[in-house]
Amino acid sequence: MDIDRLQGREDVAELLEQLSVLTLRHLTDHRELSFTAAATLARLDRAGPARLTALAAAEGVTQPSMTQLVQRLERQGLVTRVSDPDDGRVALIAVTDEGRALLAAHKQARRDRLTDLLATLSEAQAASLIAALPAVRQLLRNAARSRTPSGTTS
Amino acid sequence: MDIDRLQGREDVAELLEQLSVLTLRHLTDHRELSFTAAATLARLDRAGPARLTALAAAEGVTQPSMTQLVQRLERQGLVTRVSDPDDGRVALIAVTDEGRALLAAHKQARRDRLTDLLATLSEAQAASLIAALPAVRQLLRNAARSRTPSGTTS
DNA sequence: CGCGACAATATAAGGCGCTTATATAGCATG
DNA sequence: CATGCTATATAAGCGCCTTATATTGTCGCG
Repeated sequence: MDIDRLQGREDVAELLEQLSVLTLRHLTDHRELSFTAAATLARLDRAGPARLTALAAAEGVTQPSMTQLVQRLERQGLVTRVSDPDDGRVALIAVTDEGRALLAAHKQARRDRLTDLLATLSEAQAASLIAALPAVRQLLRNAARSRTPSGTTS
Repeated sequence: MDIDRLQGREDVAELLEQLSVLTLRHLTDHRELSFTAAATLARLDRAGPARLTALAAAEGVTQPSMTQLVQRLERQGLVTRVSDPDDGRVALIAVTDEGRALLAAHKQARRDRLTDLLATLSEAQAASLIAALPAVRQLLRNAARSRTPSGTTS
């Protein structure tokens, strides 16, 4: 324990990448939903409809990329575009029921595989992971805040 | 704290994906090195030269994908191909000094950004993250083992 | 020694996902 | 109502992945 704590901060970045690779490559199904597609749908699901440029900024891609992605998602029936009556330029994107269903299935599949993996850990190790979750949540909040100087409320 | 522990396992998968998105999208520079490229270089760096098909299997991509990737990496001078004198068919891939340097720079950049993020956490939260590292390490080992029924040692 | 079977890698064709640069359409203001 | 700003779309191009197929080297066998 002490050894790990001493060199801990040094290794966090390295482990974080390997963990990300594991999650995205081996824990997630990419045949139906790409990286950005899944993240975008998840965002629409938890934060509600958003305009295209806001989505692009939130996901860290350019506006043309998001335009293309939305076009593909629309073709698949996972999102719909709603014209804003107040402003004819904006395209409000909303997730459809079909999109929500696919997202849920996706999430469930990942959770299942992760459950199998977590079962290989000892009780103490699993507990240490769970104990770290609040810190991870805080980390994600801080990261999101540091990227949005001014709030982009819908 | 208790609330988080109670619903902990339910949220692990969700947090893991958001963490991956954060790491790969906002903590990592993709201009010089792609996802698979970075993972492949890192593997070559820590495990030594490997044959193309073994690399493809380890990174979870098809053999043609790895062929293309190696060709691009070779063009950039990051890896070299060594013909195996014993078996003329195999192409052994090795990371070059230039590749190692780029990998180190990459790792350092990610570590720097992560350090900034970790600084926003309280001591207790950071400690809980560091305390979870051994479990993460074990998780990665178990995941790797579960994907390789028979050891593919070089 | 030459011939088929197999193993390792390469090539071809196609689609997604990303980029920069540029075009279009609606809004707002003088 | 012309100008400029904002929101989105289009164009062109490359990286990265896929499946299907071709090439090349090795090996065993008669």
